[in-house]
Amino acid sequence: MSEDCKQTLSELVDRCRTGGMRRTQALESVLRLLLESDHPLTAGVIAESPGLKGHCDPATVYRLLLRLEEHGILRRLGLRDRAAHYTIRHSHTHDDYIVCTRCGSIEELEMDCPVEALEAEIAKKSGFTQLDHELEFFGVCPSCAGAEG
Amino acid sequence: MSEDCKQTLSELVDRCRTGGMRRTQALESVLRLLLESDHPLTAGVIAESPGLKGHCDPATVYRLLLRLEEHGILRRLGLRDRAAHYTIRHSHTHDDYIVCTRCGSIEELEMDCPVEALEAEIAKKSGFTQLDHELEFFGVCPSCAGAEG
DNA sequence: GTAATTGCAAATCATTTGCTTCGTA
DNA sequence: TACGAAGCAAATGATTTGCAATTAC
Repeated sequence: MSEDCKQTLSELVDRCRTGGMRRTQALESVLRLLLESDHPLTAGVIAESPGLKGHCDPATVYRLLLRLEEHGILRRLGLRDRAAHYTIRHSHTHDDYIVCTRCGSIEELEMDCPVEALEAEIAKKSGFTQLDHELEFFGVCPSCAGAEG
Repeated sequence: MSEDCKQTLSELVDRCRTGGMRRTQALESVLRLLLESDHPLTAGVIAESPGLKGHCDPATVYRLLLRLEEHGILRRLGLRDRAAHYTIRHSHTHDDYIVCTRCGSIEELEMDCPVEALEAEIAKKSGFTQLDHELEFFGVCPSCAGAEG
């Protein structure tokens, strides 16, 4: 893990601590895993990862993810999948994704989110508060398109 | 059900028939229900509806929804919920939604989707084909905000 | 020491599947 | 009549929960 990442990890753990959470092995492992991943991960994948598997009960992973989401550390995404996906919530902005409907691969989109600017307007029109949004693209990735024509 | 709705229902059934599906009671009930609803419905809700409950096995509803999605008649949405939501797929455009994170109410947004125009660009950049997308807003609805402050 | 956290097992919830029977084309 | 569709029950997969045993602070 990069120095930069370590830095962020300890910052995240500090935020958890401030929020009243305890510093446990599982907490650090889950956060490290999500920091190192370039796309959202499911609870199942996290629980099966080398860092957690065998050291931590799956139920603990689910509870941890839930708590981290409530504390605003993580963002939960649907991604049209039955299993929820989690990713670190960055304060400044959020990410949008493109998902392959054949192989399920997930890529983060490198673009300014085109919807960010609309939120205030939507909030005003709808009367909703604490607005947030999720934008995902679905399609067939080049590799899958090549494999099947 | 309005005349307009009946019209659309028979059109939809025709499209199903053309696609090789048979005209069954369950098919019509599911389509009618979705046509009359102003927001996406889950398989569970559909199976429990007066028109279907007791007349049709839940497994049939699941299979039917799956088939209808494959035939392009329905669109499946995640809506950050554990259960999948289904809505009629309109040819011309699609809808975006705003969901209350407290009470779960779902409203269709009355606006031109701001992302539609980006799809071609995203396709080009990413190399993905058959692009499609899902945009959802989440927040606290006026009623829930009022109830709790 | 105390409250937060974990492990383990059992319970739920949403969905899928196997297989036989039924009904539409 | 034949093949798609439905019914029923059992299997999956994801997640949640109860409760006693731990552990961080």
